[in-house]
Amino acid sequence: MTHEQFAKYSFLLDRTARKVKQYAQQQFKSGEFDVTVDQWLVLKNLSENHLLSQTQLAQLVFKDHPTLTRIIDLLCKKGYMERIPNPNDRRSFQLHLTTSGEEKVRALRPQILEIREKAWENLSETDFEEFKRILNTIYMNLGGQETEEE
Amino acid sequence: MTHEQFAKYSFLLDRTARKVKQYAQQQFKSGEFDVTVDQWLVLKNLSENHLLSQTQLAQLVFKDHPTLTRIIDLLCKKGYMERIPNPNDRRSFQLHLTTSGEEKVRALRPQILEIREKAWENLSETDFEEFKRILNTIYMNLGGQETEEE
DNA sequence: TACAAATAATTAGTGTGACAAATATATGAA
DNA sequence: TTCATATATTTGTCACACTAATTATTTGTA
Repeated sequence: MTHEQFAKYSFLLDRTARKVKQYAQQQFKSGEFDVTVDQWLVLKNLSENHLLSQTQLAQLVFKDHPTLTRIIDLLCKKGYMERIPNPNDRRSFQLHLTTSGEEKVRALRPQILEIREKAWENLSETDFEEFKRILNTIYMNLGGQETEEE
Repeated sequence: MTHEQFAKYSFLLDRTARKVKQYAQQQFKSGEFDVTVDQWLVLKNLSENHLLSQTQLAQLVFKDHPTLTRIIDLLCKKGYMERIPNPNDRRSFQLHLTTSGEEKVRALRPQILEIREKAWENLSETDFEEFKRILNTIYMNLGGQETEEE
């Protein structure tokens, strides 16, 4: 195999990642979910982990701080979450979902799982494991931090 | 496997695609390549296909028209390419590299191939084929168009 | 020929991603 | 205690992605 062909992984990876996001976002829109794909990722993680700081949340969702600050701004504006001052550290906040945010997560979770499955038609569970292994290897080759399996 | 775990492919895919782009961009920057990763993709495709219209180029690189318009604006400003009016259709342009653009492609190509290889450490050629197959299957499951193999 | 529909490219608006710098607060060592 | 250093978050800037709307031109058809 030539190096030229080999280097195409980056193109295919980028193209597929964009397609996955684009497909999900279109479904989110036609379903009037009122959140973007990235906003959903934040809501979902908040529903599973309470009173996180922004730094902790940033590590969970692998977004940098400025990006997360802006996503949180939007979610607060929509009323799905709040920043509560941390009584032990005045630099930081404790993040939590509002009732409206909890309801949103409950309502969307099953619909989003269904949207996500579409990508996996014609692929097996073995493919899934292989895919995860390769993605994680690439991620770590480029300096990513190991993440524990669940 | 639960659906929950299953749906994580979208997260891993997005995370890895971003890491790959970020790693490359950092190398581009420290090497003073004077182009972004996406600008390189456009230059590279132009060097391999002459006198494309923007619509044709957009299909090749899988970018939408507004994004491509702006990337081309930047590359023209840098003097690497030009828009030539199409004599047969006054709506469109024929895109081509300048001499400076041709030189840029020649100079960067080998360096970029080297950067791209870093991601593939600890992975085999079989892994590469599997990876390509899975990415393309996902891409097509979500409505992507078949692309011919080279 | 005339005109509706299609096409090529651009513009505008919003969201996200990366990086650098700024602000505010906390911590640790002299 | 004090001051340098570290940490949490925000702000600013540029680039890219997606949608919708706009402009200019071409094409198909009556």
